Amino acid sequence: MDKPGTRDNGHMATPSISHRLAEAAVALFDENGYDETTVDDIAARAGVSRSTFFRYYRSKEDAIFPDHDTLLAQVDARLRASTADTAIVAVSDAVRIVLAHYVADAEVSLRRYRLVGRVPALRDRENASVARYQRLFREFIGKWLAGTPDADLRAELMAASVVAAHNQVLRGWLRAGGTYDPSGPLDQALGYVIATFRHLERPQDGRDDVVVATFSRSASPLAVMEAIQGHLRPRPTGETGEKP
Amino acid sequence: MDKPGTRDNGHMATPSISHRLAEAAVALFDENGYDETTVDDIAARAGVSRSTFFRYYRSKEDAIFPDHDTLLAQVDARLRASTADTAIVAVSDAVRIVLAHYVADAEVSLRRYRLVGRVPALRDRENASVARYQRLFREFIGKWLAGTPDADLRAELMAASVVAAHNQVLRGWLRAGGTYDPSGPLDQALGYVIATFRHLERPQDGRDDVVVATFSRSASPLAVMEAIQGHLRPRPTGETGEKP
DNA sequence: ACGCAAGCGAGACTGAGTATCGTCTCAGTG
DNA sequence: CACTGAGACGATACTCAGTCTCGCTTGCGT
Repeated sequence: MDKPGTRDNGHMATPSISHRLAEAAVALFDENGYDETTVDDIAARAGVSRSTFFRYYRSKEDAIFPDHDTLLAQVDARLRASTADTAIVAVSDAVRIVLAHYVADAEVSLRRYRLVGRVPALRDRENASVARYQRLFREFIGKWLAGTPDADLRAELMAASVVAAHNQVLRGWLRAGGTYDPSGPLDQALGYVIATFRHLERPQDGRDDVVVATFSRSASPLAVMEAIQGHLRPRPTGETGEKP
Repeated sequence: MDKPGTRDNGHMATPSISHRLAEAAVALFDENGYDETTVDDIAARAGVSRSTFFRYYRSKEDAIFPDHDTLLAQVDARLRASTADTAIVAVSDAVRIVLAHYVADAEVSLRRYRLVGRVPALRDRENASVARYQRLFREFIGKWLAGTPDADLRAELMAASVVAAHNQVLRGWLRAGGTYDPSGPLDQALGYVIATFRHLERPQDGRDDVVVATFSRSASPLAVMEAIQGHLRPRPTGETGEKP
């Protein structure tokens, strides 16, 4: 079931075959273009046979989107490992997992980004992946909201928004060449999404306000808490109007 | 540039070749499955040669998603034919155009829905189409919001939400066997979306302020959530109720 | 030393998609 | 009527992705 190359021995002196194949694929795609590169070419440059290529990757496109199933499984696991109380946290964490994965391999992510931008077939492939993530989120949120009014519609909207927020942050980061840490913007974007839907949750409650918080990673927890408390109105009378 | 079969002579006594091909394709897909049906089979049943099939459809999948480019062009046209004042109307109209197109051909839509549900390759294809619609909406909304704060992020979120709303309504209608008029539910769903984002449009006019904060990853999610919940409504009745 | 299983190469095969060429039909023209 | 040129179709060959089978080697345990 599991392809042998899925597990990577990145520390070996002799790079693993899957590594060599991926390297060869990306290099050839860069040099000659995607359509112009055949699987034979990739295998030849990696020094293996065509058969071996298909032992490690299900398809030619798979050579560019390896660890995708792994990532999807991680997201799924993170979502499952949560109760109703922590649903929002689970979703946020899951999204962070995905973004962190891109950031961890900025080099590869950037090359892939440029490549995907030029090849429609790969764009479609990526969209298909995004849809799978969205489906995961939709099902999770759907279960979470089960029983509430408009559960299906809201689950769909929230899932789409969460994924869209991630994509927006990711694209921005990629366009900038992966030169900064996108976790701040991601938290901000997720806060935006959460705030958006929280307005719908209790639209009539009136004056009870909502605090959605996002912190920079460098901030110490204590400073964070102080900041929050500073922005909260200790007296309902006082209009502190924050708007960070 | 334009494939001959794109324009349909649906009124002819002898059905057009593109019609015969599409009929043959769907019939064979239903009978023998998608992967098991070759283009030769389709062409043979339609009484034409394999060459002719590819003259009318770019690929095997195209035989199931014909008028897709047309629909995309209609959406694009509707969006372009609008000023900033009527942006919301334009978006709503564009979505309605898409849904109406499915409803107009309920028979075909239902068969395709069942087929797509069983064939992953077709699902991916459909997701790719959805992404193209979403891109259209995103670009339109992006221009519309240009200059406002967080324009890109909001455009992305709105586009995703609009498309998600459409898909949710469409899927519900398809699952029900296309037995009712979905324009009501669609309007409702779109209203939901519009209401959602309207809350964000003017965050400052109401006195209910929003504070966005970010958390360090090192902080345990549970602790963070508890902290936030502890800081929320220090005054009111108690009522911690999550689970909206 | 003897299996024995896993990893790999070789090669055949199916089928999608492309390109080229030949044929036929039909419209317009003299 | 004969000629001509364009468009639609069929036939064929070709490339390449993806699948499958078989046979070889290597290494590991007994």
